[in-house]
Amino acid sequence: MSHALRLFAERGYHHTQIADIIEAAGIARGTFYLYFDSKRAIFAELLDGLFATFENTIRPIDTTAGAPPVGEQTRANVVRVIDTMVSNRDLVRILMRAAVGLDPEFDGKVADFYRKILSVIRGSIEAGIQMGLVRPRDAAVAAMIVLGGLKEIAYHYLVAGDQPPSSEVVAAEFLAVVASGLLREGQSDQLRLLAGGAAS
Amino acid sequence: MSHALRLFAERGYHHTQIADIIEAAGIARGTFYLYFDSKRAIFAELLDGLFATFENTIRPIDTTAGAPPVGEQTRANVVRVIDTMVSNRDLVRILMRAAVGLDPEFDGKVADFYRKILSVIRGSIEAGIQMGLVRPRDAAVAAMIVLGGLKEIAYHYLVAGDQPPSSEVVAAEFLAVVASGLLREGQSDQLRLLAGGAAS
Amino acid sequence: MSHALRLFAERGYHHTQIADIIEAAGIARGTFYLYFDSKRAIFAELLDGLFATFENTIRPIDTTAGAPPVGEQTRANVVRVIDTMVSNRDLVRILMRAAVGLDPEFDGKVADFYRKILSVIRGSIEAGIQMGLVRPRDAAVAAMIVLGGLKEIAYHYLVAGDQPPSSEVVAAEFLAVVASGLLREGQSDQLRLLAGGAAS
Amino acid sequence: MSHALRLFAERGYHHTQIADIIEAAGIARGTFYLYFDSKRAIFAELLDGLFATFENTIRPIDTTAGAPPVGEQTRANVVRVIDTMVSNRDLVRILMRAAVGLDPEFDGKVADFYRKILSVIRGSIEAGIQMGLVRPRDAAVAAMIVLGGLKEIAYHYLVAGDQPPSSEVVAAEFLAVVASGLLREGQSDQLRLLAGGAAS
DNA sequence: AATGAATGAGTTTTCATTCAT
DNA sequence: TATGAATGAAAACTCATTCAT
Repeated sequence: MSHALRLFAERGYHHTQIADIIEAAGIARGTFYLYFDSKRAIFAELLDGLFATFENTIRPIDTTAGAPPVGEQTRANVVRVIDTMVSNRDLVRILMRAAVGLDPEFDGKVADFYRKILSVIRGSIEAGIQMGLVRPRDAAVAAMIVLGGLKEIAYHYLVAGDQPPSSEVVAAEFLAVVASGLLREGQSDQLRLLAGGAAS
Repeated sequence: MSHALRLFAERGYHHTQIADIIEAAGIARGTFYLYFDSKRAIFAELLDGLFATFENTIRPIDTTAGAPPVGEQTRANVVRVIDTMVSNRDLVRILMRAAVGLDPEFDGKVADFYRKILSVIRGSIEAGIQMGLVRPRDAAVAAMIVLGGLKEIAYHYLVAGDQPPSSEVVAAEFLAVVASGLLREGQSDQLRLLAGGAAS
Repeated sequence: MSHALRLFAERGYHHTQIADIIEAAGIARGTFYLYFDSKRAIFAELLDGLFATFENTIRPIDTTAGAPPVGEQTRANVVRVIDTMVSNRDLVRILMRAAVGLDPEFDGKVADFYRKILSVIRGSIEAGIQMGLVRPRDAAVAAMIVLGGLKEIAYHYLVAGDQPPSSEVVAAEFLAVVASGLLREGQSDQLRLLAGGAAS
Repeated sequence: MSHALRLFAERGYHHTQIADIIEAAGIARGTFYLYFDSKRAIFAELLDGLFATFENTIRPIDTTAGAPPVGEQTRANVVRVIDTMVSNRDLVRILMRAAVGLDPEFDGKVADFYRKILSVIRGSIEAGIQMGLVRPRDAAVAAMIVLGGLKEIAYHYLVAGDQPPSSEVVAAEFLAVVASGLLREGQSDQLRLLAGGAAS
């Protein structure tokens, strides 16, 4: 029910009442329970839909011969994800706000979802390492930075309501930072310090 | 009340009842309301404490002459933040789970907190750019990636319960990725593709 | 509807839902209401059927000349009643459990049914008294003991699920106790005490 | 709660709402749930009280030397039971109407209660048989007739609302029928027929 | 300062019944 | 004659908050 999606996104799980949903949908109480077992059930169903939407958006990097260049595929992924989020703000709001901290079951579902996405990103990074494109780093941590960076950007521009620059600019900046890092080339002194001055 | 902190962290806001808190604290209902106006109030108080703890942990990079090297300061910041989070899991859980999606007021408080932190990070990056240490990038987006990456790492290792490697390793990996990026040097072809194949 | 009978007997009135009945009968909701006005209505109809079944089972003692001996008629009545109950457990369960305590109207119907039966029994006893076969006792109370005894036996063996001896044994024991009482002959001392020690 | 007892007795379990109980008791909803877990719970508590009341009313026949005569003890039991019932009509109504056919758990509790009472009566009858006071009959069936007769009398005079004669008269009639039976002495022909004409 | 019994507004869920097709 | 999607009144239960002691 799209009305439920909108309401949950706007008000959160607990502040959305069945009464609100059925009023928005223009149906009767009984009708609601004809299609959904409970408030939890409709939210779970909604959530599963959102998970599926995102999982379809992210495609593992294809490294077989003849596939498009890896950089191209990566960029396409990022653009697709950002497009999906931009055109489905409610979806992002539910995933990042309404579905968080509800109870162990929902938290588990959300955690599983992020784990799945992380494993795709990690897989791509590991492939990149093997191909010699990516520096040999801990792929799990790197994947978390990629995912977390994207989530934080989405949160501020789509949920917290900060003024959003264009999607392309954001995507380009994001990729640039992730690809080349923040440090300017030739700053090996600072690098050493970052890596733990005492140790070196 | 430390009992409240623990309970909110364990069960979330809505699943923690006043009854649980007073039972854990061994006080009477009335006594609770003697010290706190409401459930919201104690949670807000708790939250403000958490914000303060973290804000003390992050120190703006000091660029005046005679200050420790910038890389050193940055590393110290990251290590301090990670240490604080590791030794206060409940605090992280509340911030990342219990305090999310409660209602506009709490969401606003949390958003303000992150904005504050973001502005510190952004300020440091901008300083780095001016000093010629950091590549000239959109500092706001870069700051989000830094913050988001850290949050995601905290979420998986401290909230979702994935098995955490040692803090030092995580800190080192985090800094390395953020500093130098993922892409190996000399991969300018891929870089161009990442920046938007069509455009080039 | 035989399915309704079974369900009401198994689960009671309130725990049997229209949904259960139509599912068991393999018909649609609307079809049910085509044949029965309401849940009450089908239950009332069922109940009337049960009353009729039992009323046909009990035949007033025929005292006209040429009729079978009174003892024979009485025994036949008891055997018929027990046989009917044994071969229609659902019917007994509804009468003794599902139809009890529903509301004033149903309670009234059930009470009327038992009053009718009582009046037949009482009539037989009064006839027996007039014929000199039966001791001159309060026929109303005596009839209640006969009916109540039979009901209690039915309750334990057919409703509560206690292990039942054979029908014949039960019938014989029942008739023996009702006919000759519990006290052995010649125990006039105890009889006097039973009748009220103070008075003698 | 005496108000609950009255209401359950008057209207039955399902027609008594929590709203009725709290209104009658002059308390708030929350107060009710402070003392009782649920509607079931208060009814179960009430029921257990009623069971205890009756169990205290019936005393097993004492057959040790020096005890009052058995007939006297029996009569005292019957009088006590009838007195209890007469002075607590609500109690009888709940036991015989409101608590019947609610669900398997309550039905089981009621059945257990009656089984307990039956076993006391059966024990007394068996003792009487051994002492030579009572005819050697199936004590279980005899006990059911005693209990059932009493229940039916109670039902008609206290629940169904038929005009009640005095307690003493009812008690005397009841004991007389149970003690000496209905058949007049010397009606051995009829007795034979009752026992099964075909067989003899 | 501390207590805890009492409160009642607020919400979910159930299920007999209807009626357009 | 049959269907089954839609209805909405009704009722149990929760829990943050109050206030007299």
